[in-house]
Amino acid sequence: MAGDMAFELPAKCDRCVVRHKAICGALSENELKDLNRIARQRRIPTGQVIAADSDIVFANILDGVVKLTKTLSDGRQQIVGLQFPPDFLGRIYAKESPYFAEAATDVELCAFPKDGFERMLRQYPDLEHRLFENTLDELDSAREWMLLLGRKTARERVASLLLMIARRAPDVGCTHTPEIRFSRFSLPLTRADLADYLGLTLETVSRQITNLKKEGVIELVDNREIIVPDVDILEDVAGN
Amino acid sequence: MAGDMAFELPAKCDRCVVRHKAICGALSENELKDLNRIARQRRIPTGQVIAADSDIVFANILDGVVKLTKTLSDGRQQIVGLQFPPDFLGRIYAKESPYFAEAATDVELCAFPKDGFERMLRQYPDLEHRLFENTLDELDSAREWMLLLGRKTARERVASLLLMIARRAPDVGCTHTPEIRFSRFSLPLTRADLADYLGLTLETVSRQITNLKKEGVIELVDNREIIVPDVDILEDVAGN
DNA sequence: CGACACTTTGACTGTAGTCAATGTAAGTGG
DNA sequence: CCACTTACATTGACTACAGTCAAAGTGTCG
Repeated sequence: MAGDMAFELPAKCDRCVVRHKAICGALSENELKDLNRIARQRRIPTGQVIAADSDIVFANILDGVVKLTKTLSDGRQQIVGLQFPPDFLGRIYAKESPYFAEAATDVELCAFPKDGFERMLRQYPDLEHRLFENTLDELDSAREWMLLLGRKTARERVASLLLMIARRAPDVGCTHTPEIRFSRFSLPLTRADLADYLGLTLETVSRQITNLKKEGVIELVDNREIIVPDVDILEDVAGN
Repeated sequence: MAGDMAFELPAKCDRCVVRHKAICGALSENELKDLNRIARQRRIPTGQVIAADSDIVFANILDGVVKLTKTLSDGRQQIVGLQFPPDFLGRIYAKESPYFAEAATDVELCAFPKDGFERMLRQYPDLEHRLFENTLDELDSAREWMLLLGRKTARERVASLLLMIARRAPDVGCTHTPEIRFSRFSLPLTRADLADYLGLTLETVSRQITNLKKEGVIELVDNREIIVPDVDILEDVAGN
């Protein structure tokens, strides 16, 4: 369904930007060659659905941001995961994905067919182990977010999200030196997406961003580009 | 720290109630004997902390319910996971647990020391694989709960939780035949715990339970014992 | 320029939170 | 046996935070 709009190219591991950080890092030269044989590079434009319930896609994210969403029957939506390079995308060992994956920005993937990939998983225990560790980290993040959704105020939520993106998004265009407590980055999400991730409405998100700006906690270059003069202060606002 | 208050007995796999459903089901006779050598049965009374940040505990839950909680510095608390038999407890491959595990009821565990257990994981890939599948399911549940915390009303949250317990708690004293749409079970949680799991206050939980009772969606035998005359109706109320 | 997508701002509303009192049941000790 | 305590739950009155509905603002693209 998504195939006709997406470019497909054979994967080139030797030039891959996430070669050592992605799950591929668990493989030897020969094993990698094996994986490479079934890999295809794909470009997905902003807003396009990557994995509907029917066709599961497994892929490394090379560039861009992917949102995982769940929706109630009346349309209320919640983003349940945000994925950045070099994250692995896809619900393995399941008949159908329990959520939608959608490109939040233009996305570049290194995609694998379901069958071939799951076969390789059983063949190379190190690969499965790496993916297991990934999954454990994702579970920790999800539970961290449950605390935010269940207990934090709108103000704290917005601050927490900005902080999270400042930390995770360096690979998608963020400047952040851990010593100097300053950060500048570009939000990969619209206000509506921020709201869907934070369990708020877009109006509330907008108001909170305006407040943080007025107080000098953040500066806005434009709607997407954000400067955090002092990350410590943002951390205070975020709660924890 | 918890040791002095908890009974410890050698594990008896042949009499184990969760022998085939727990992760042990992935092991052969001989492998199981290996695991058995390092296993100790432990009883934990209601309210006692099982794993603080320092001492990680790995265990199968044999009986009772364990809650995983996260807390903000000012005391706001969120339950980020509820575990029933035969769930596996513990954050493997981590220096310290990112959350507290606490006995929501009296709990019986089959516990393993960290080092010995992680060694066995590397030795028996099937064991790790089983645990991996567990973790994937937990991640799905966590994300399901994110949708609840971010988007559902108080009424829908309470209904969803009752439904979840009706489904998951058969091993801790629930009667539920899938054909007949009737269910009776005992809540393993206080109102305060329900609130901490649902991201609400205990007053709001109490009011919603009262409303559901008044409408005949549920009946209360006592504060803990609940009858659902028609699970379909409860499902409607839960949203989705 | 006008159209469109996204964002901000304003006025008002409503759901769930807060604070406080009351209710209920089990357990203790005189 | 009954007062008393303790823990947990319910109910009520009031409040506040975020949601809703509506309008106006901003920037980009054709």
